[in-house]
Amino acid sequence: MLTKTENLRSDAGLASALRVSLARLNRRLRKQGAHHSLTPTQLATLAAVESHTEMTPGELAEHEKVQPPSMTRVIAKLEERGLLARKPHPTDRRQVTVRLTEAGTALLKEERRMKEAWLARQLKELTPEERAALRVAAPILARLSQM
Amino acid sequence: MLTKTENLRSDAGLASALRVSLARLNRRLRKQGAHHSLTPTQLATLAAVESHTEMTPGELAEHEKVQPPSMTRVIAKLEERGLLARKPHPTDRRQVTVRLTEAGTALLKEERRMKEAWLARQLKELTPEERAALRVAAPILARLSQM
DNA sequence: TATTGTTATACTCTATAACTATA
DNA sequence: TATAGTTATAGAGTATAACAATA
Repeated sequence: MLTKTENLRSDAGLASALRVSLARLNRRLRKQGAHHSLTPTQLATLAAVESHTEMTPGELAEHEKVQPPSMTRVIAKLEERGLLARKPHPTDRRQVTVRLTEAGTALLKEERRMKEAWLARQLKELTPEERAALRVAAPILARLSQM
Repeated sequence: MLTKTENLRSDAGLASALRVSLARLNRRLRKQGAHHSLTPTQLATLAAVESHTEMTPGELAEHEKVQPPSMTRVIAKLEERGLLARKPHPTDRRQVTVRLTEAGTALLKEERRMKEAWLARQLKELTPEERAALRVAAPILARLSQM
């Protein structure tokens, strides 16, 4: 590694160093997912439905920053593959609600398992001191990601 | 943050915590770029040309994991926007070389500036101790991203 | 009349196959 | 004959506009 360590003293330098590493790590993590041939939007949609338990197509379009017609097609594809199911809305017959199927839940679980297994393998290559430093940093990165 | 801190003791727990934060941070960072309306491939292509100074379309296609015809179109688009320039290869007249223009260099610089400025603003919200922990972690994340 | 979701249609991005120029 | 790049064409994904059903 030839990063300019002295720059880390400034916030700008720290931001710069973090940005590069975050981008690179993420690029590599994204390649470690299971080979289910889902697009990023499809995967993100499944994850959104999972975390909200039940959502309408309109809510999903808003959440994923796509237009409603696009979400209609994403949902159709995911339903076709048995990863989520549509049900009539309990009170408003114009609306529809969407939930994960067991297969959808399992796919998300497997996706995460693969990525975390890869990352855990990489962590094994570090020294115990380095891992300790990351254990300290992890909750801070978590906070940073939610600000 | 309600992450299960106790799990951080295991490598799997650390991997899990890092994966979530990395994905979230990256998603937010990607939105902070300049509004130049370039696709991810176009942006990555510019960055690749920058870091190699000069590349052929074939090398770029290989590097960005796209097929040569796709790279032809990416290059055409970028050239049309004045971000890179094609020149005949010095020895092999079948080949072409591609270099960044000043506008291309400037665009990449601005793109990074925006993202790093956003990240630096977030870092300012942390305590000095938290920033210190990230300064320790940054070179380790850099190493991790390159393994 | 307003809102939710869908269908119809067009545009962008990338792929495969076929073609041109050069080695 | 092989290779680098391009052009022709098709497939996937998302957008806007128009439409149907319900509130």
